Amino acid sequence: MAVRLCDVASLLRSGSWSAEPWSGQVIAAMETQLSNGPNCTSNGPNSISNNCTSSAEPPDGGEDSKTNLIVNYLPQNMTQEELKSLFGSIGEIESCKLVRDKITGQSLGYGFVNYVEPKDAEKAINTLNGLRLQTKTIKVSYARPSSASIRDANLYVSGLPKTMTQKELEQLFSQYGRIITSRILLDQVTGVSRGVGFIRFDRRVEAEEAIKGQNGQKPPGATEPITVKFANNPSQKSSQALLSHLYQSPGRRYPGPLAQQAQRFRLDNLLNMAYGVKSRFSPVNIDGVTSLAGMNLPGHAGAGWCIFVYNLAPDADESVLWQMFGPFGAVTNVKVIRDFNTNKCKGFGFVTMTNYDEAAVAIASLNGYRLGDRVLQVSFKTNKTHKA
DNA sequence: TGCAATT
Repeated sequence: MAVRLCDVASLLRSGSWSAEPWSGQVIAAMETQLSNGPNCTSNGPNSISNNCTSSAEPPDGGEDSKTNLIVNYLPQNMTQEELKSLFGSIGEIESCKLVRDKITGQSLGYGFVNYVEPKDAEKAINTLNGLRLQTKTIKVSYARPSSASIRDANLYVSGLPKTMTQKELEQLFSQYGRIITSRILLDQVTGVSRGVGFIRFDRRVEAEEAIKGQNGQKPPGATEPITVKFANNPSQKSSQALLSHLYQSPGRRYPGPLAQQAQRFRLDNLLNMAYGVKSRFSPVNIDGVTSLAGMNLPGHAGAGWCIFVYNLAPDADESVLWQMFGPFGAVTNVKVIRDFNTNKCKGFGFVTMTNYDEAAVAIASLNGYRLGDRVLQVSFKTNKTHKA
């Protein structure tokens, strides 16, 4: 067995293999995030202009108002446990809820995290807003107190001038009330506005006034009138979308799925040479049962693949691990190992990822990565319990 | 050169 994973890594790095541009993009995105902190840049597949509208400050009133957060744009496959694990890395959580479709049980891509301490809620916004997870960039903001008056306050706006920016859209609608979020949908290929957007107001009555005031009107300088109406309820849509999805070809959901899948297959071949493993994209497992040969491989830990991360700084925390590994795929858990007395990181940590191929790309890409003034060493976890 | 577990 001559081929090892580090050879895959060197292939990735050397550019002699075609996945280089992809992993390079992931690293570039990650570096932006690690060096610049949270941001509000665009959000994956569905494409969307920036959305930094709401909630730098907690809403008034209620006991929960300074501790309760809403988290938007979560990856579809993220579970409530993973949400809790991610936000639990900041501070003690009082409660945590991932919102699911009532019928299908599918995640609606958002949830709530209520901390015990207001300062942890603030810290979570500062450190986790803008975190990239898979193809998403999550948004973390204070939740507004739940009430009937804030429901159904989302508007769908079409016929917008292609030149209109999100800021201009907000300016047009801000006269009717407090805007919670806004967005303009962009063409996935050209990045140009599709002339369609959404405005969510704080209260339904504000949205109603905006319809009365703007539906059928021409924005300043525009030649055509715009249409303003209540947006479809997304929870109805998602179960429909899910059903139709089953009967349709995958379509173009985000940039380059075919290319990525092709890359995965090529990666598969390399990994197969290295470890004799086939990933979930491989056609090999005819009976759908994972080969027992995989059971003794490094890192394989029941559910998912455990990754050892060495040379973390004493002040490293879980959020840095989420930031580094999240973009590569499904991460179920991260852990920084600390000294019991000093509570400082002992220099290493662990990350559990669901899929072998994503874990392998993360390792190949992050091993040797410079974090601050340290060079990380990243590999599958081994069993060093009874050292010889 | 280091692979946890006060859940």
